[in-house]
This record gives sequence, structure tokens and C-alpha cells, in this order.
Amino acid sequence: MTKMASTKSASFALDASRCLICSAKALNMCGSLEPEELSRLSQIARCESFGNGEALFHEGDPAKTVYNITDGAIRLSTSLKNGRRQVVGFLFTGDFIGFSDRESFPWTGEAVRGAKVCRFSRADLARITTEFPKVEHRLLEMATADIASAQDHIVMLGQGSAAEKVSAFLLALSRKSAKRGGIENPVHLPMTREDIADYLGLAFETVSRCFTRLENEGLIAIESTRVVRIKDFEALADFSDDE
Amino acid sequence: MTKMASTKSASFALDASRCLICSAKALNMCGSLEPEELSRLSQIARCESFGNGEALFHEGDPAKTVYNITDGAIRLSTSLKNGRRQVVGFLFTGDFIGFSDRESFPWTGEAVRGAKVCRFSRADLARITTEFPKVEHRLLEMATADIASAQDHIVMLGQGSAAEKVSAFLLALSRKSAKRGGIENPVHLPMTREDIADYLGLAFETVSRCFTRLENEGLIAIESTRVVRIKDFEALADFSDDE
DNA sequence: CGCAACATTGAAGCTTCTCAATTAAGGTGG
DNA sequence: CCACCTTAATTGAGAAGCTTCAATGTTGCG
Repeated sequence: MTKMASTKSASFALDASRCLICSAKALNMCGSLEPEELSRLSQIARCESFGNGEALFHEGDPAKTVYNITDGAIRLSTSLKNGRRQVVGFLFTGDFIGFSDRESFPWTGEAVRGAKVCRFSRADLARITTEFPKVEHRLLEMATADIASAQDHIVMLGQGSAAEKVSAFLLALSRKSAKRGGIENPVHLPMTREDIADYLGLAFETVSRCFTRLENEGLIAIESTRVVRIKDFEALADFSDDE
Repeated sequence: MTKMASTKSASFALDASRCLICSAKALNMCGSLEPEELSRLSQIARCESFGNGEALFHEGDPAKTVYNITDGAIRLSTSLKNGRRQVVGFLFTGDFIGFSDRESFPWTGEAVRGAKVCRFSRADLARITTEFPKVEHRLLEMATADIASAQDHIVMLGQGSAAEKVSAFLLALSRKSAKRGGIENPVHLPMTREDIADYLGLAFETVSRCFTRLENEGLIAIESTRVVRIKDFEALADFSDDE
């Protein structure tokens, strides 16, 4: 793993436009935060950057901080005694890291090909949520979205063949990208085949074979290793929980 | 499915001792609710009972209500086009149903061998959370627990052999029972082998074979179809993510 | 340019699924 | 209370799919 000591706590300004807790745009859903609330959030936030594969925190570290991703992608994973790894989730711009009731992080968080985050001290955030109920309301909304995402993951893992899982994964990535304002169709895959395999509970060779097969069947086009164009959304969707 | 028209909206009193939102005991974790808050919650709650296999709501129904389980177990599941079913979760006394940002329920909720719930109108609850931030704080805690539970489920689904999944499932059931004040060891299984299979992404025959094998290896004793005694916690735990 | 990490492809083996038959359990009505 | 009928659970054998082991090809970074 490339370990670049690239943490930059130097940038003081909170990138509010990309930080979902603070973003006025995101908060339109539930009424916007007052300037005072935004200001208080800015005071406790610290922006950091992480390089390719660099860890934000490790499984078991005391969970004193939470994060809001402002750019890039983060991989949450746990490793099991047998040496295997389960990727619990991929998080993208706008997503929140830190919904856990435990003293220490239940997963390792690593940047997938570079990422920027806003870091909050859990204690600071707790003080602010007590003071400003709207912030807590926003957190509950984000936790609810997290639950939906985990349940989608459960359905992906539990049902169907390897090819169905990979199809569902591609469609989910596409959908999530569109939802955060990115492009829908040439799907960009920041993660490796092994990451995808550990997310879907498959061997990485199997994932690779599924990509090849989906391309041969004309459902996708592998434009490059990390860019996949969906050629037939409906067929892929049917495939992902039909055949 | 046995369809008993057993819904009893007749009982007006809120069983606060078993309703985690309202339970003073549960709220000790985060400071207790004021009598006024409890009273308001009681006003909007309605207690209902459901018989064996009876549905509280179906996938796609407008999600106008949320529930808090006061007795029994509920199975949340989605069915896929190919006819297969994924059980997204089993919920027990104290658990909350309704963390979803969608207009309609993303899953079907059914009683597993009889259950009692407190039903709340989502709109009523929203009014109360606006008025009483402590209630929202409590909801966030419950949502966080839900996320942890979903992630445990993800790890169970993604990793290991069928026997490892079944071992992990038994240990998780035991732990959850102990956590809500029930017995830890002879694990009671309210659900069928098929329910377990659909939860773990296996065929029900495979689940059955795993029970038999775990018994033959001396790790468990099947006291009856629905009661399993764990004879060797450590071996089962090692087994569940080692071998 | 060269090395190291990532990805693809092939073949053999093994786990799980599917299909099928049998046994056990649970609930209903006589 | 027992017999019956339906549902649930167990067990077996064969087929399918995934994983593992192994080799080769590709990409990207220093």
C-alpha cells in the first residue's frame, strides 16, 4: 500500500459546498441551517487529504472522530481471522463516516485512489447537535440513507449468481454517481477488481470473468480497466435479478 | 400463510416498558424523557397484535407508519423478480421498524410466529421529534444500532462457507437475545430453516445440513427444531470466521 | 524503461444448489 | 384425544457454479 504522508490540516476553510452536513443545498430537504449553525460547524471541521490506499483510521482505533467525504472515495472494510477481507461499503462525496455506537472503529477506512474529507471531533459534534437540533435531524437523514445503502448491499450479497451481483453493483454505482450530480453512464470504478470481489463476497477472478462475460454478451463495454459503459441498462437490470 | 385477522387496535395504553422509544429504562442511556414527552408519545401510539406469518405491511405500501416491536419477532424481506426472497433482517422486542427515506416500504414486514407492536403515524412522530429533540436523539441512536446490525449481516453474507454463516447466525441470535434481557444459551429460533436460508443467502437444504453437521461435530445440540443449545461457544466462534 | 501491482484467462476440484424422496412436526376437525 | 392433513425438516444423489492454483498479459508509476 502506498503510504503517502499527505494529511494536510492546513486548509482552515470548510468546503461547505461539498460537505453534506453543512451544505445549504443538501439541507433544503429539511430546512436550511442558520448562519450561526454553519459557522459553528466550520469552526470544528478540519479538512484533510489522503493518498492512494492511505488509511483514515484502522479497525479498533478509538472512534473519536467522524468524517464527511468532500472528494474521492473511501473503502470501509473489516478483516477476518482467516485473512479474508469484507468490504462493508464504498463511500463517495457527500457521504458520512462514523455511524457507530462503539468506542472504537468497527472497520478500517481507506482512501480509494485519493480522497478529501472534513474531519469532526465526535465530542465537538455532539455538543453542536445538542445545541442545534437541525444538525441532528440532518444526521438522522444521513443515517437513514446509510441503512438503505446497507440493505441494498445485503440484497446484492444474498441473491443470485456472480454475474447478477456484478450487474447490480455496476447499476448501483451508476445510480449513486448520478444522484450526487456525476455522470450516469460511463461508470467510473475507482476500486480494484479485488475491492469489488471483497464487496460482493466473490473471488477477484470471478469478478474479472463476469466483466468479460457481460461484455461478450453486449451488456457493457469495458472502455478501460476503470471505465465501463453500460450499453443496455434494461438488460443489465433484468439480468441483475432475473436470470 | 395463515391469515388471521387478529389486529387489535383496542388496547389504548402504550406498553411503555417494552417500547424503546418511550421506555425510560432505554432512555437512561441518553437522559430520560420528561413526563410530557412520554405522554405525547403515548397519545400517538397504537398497540397491535399480529398472528403467525401475518403481514404488518407489504413492500410498496405507502410508508405512512413506523413501528416499535413490543413482543415477538418480525421478518423484513424483499422479493426479487426471479421468485427468490431476501430476508433483510429479523427484528425483535425493542427494535424499530421504519428507517427509510422512501415514500413506500422497501420491504414486507411479517410477524414470525406472532408479534406485538406499537404503531406510530410517521407524521405524528415527525411533529413530536420537532418539538422534543431528545426523541430525535433517541431515534438516531436506534438508527446507528440498525446500521451496525446491517453491517454484521453483510459480513455474515459475504464471508465464509455455509457452516460459518450458520455458526455466525446462531451466535448473533444468542447475543441479541442476551442484550435484550433474554436467555443467552439455549437459542430459540422463531423462524423456519427457509427464513434462515433466505437471510444467509443459502438454500434451505444447506442450512439444514449445516445444523446436522454442527451437531455431529459437537458444537451444538438441537434440542428441538426451534431450540438449539450452543455446547462450545469458542469453537463455534472460531469456526464462524476461521476455518 | 523496468518493475510491481493489477487484471485476464485456463483447468481442476470442491462446495453448494437443485431435484427428489422420506420423515417429523403442528394444527384442525371429528 | 386421536387421526389426518398440511407444512416444515431432513437426507441423498447428481449437476452447476464458484474457488483455487497457475500462468500470462496489461497497466501505471518511479
